Amino acid sequence: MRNLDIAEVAQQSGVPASALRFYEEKGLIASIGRRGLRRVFDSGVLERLALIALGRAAGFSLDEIALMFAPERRPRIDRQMLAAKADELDRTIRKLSAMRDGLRHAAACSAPSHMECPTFRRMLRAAASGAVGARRKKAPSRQPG
Amino acid sequence: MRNLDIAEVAQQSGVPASALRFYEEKGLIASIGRRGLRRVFDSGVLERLALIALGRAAGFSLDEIALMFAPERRPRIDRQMLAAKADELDRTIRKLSAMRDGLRHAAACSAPSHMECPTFRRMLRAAASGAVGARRKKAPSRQPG
DNA sequence: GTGCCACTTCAAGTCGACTTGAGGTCAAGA
DNA sequence: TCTTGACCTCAAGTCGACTTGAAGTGGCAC
Repeated sequence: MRNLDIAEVAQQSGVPASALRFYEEKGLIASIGRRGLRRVFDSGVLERLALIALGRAAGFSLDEIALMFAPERRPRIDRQMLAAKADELDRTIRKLSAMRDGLRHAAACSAPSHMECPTFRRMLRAAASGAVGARRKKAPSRQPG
Repeated sequence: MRNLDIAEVAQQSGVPASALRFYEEKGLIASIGRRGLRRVFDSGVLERLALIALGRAAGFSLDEIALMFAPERRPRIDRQMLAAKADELDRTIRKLSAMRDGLRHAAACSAPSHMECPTFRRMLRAAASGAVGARRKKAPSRQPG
């Protein structure tokens, strides 16, 4: 494992230095020391950042991700939480699949407005059953680079 | 189609009146008039709200959803946009599926910390390939009701 | 030894999607 | 007629995840 300063981590991960500092403050990553003022990281931080990005893409908050990194406390609750999250993801995936199919159809069909296409609306209606009051978590919205 | 006042719409859709006003302001829904001060909606608004909720769950912003409701302008770009969105959803779905599988495994496996389970990490690594600098849109986070 | 400047800290700002609060209005019941 | 209270408007606040700006610091090239 090489040591990397914050600029190298930022460059190799695509995560801005400001975000790296923020993650450190939140306890999601840890620097292994300083070189003068500058944070120095173990290169293992890159994998951790990839995992964080993935978790965020899956809709977890930073606090939830921090919990997953935490070394085995609350054993039962933790596992239940994980299973519950998996179930939630399953429901999300089903909705997203329906939405994707609806979009594909809308892109190909010729109704004057997409919402006027009966096929599109039927698909959405199916997907939306019970979804009106739905709650979901956020995923990041960042430009690459 | 019955007419509903804002309180009835809120109650039947699960969307708070404040959010309904906000959506109207944004042009996502429209009231068909007033009864005194009170907004009156056509009951068709309920389907529209379901569609909006679904779009949000799929990661679209309110502005993007408004575009989808818009009556057929920019014909080609619009359809390209839809197809692009569908592709983006596909990528998202793949990531989410990997994440879900990873979580299911982690919930069942006995590594001291989930991030130390090799299976979990392999799954995540596969899913994360090229995902570090990824960008995604937000979905709502609301309690039902 | 002295400048440079990428880094540092800390506070404040931003963005989307709403919510909340203050102060106002009006249809309906007593 | 008067009161009630759910609705109204408009401005400001909230939340998560960062970003931005101002002011400071210190390793390294010269």
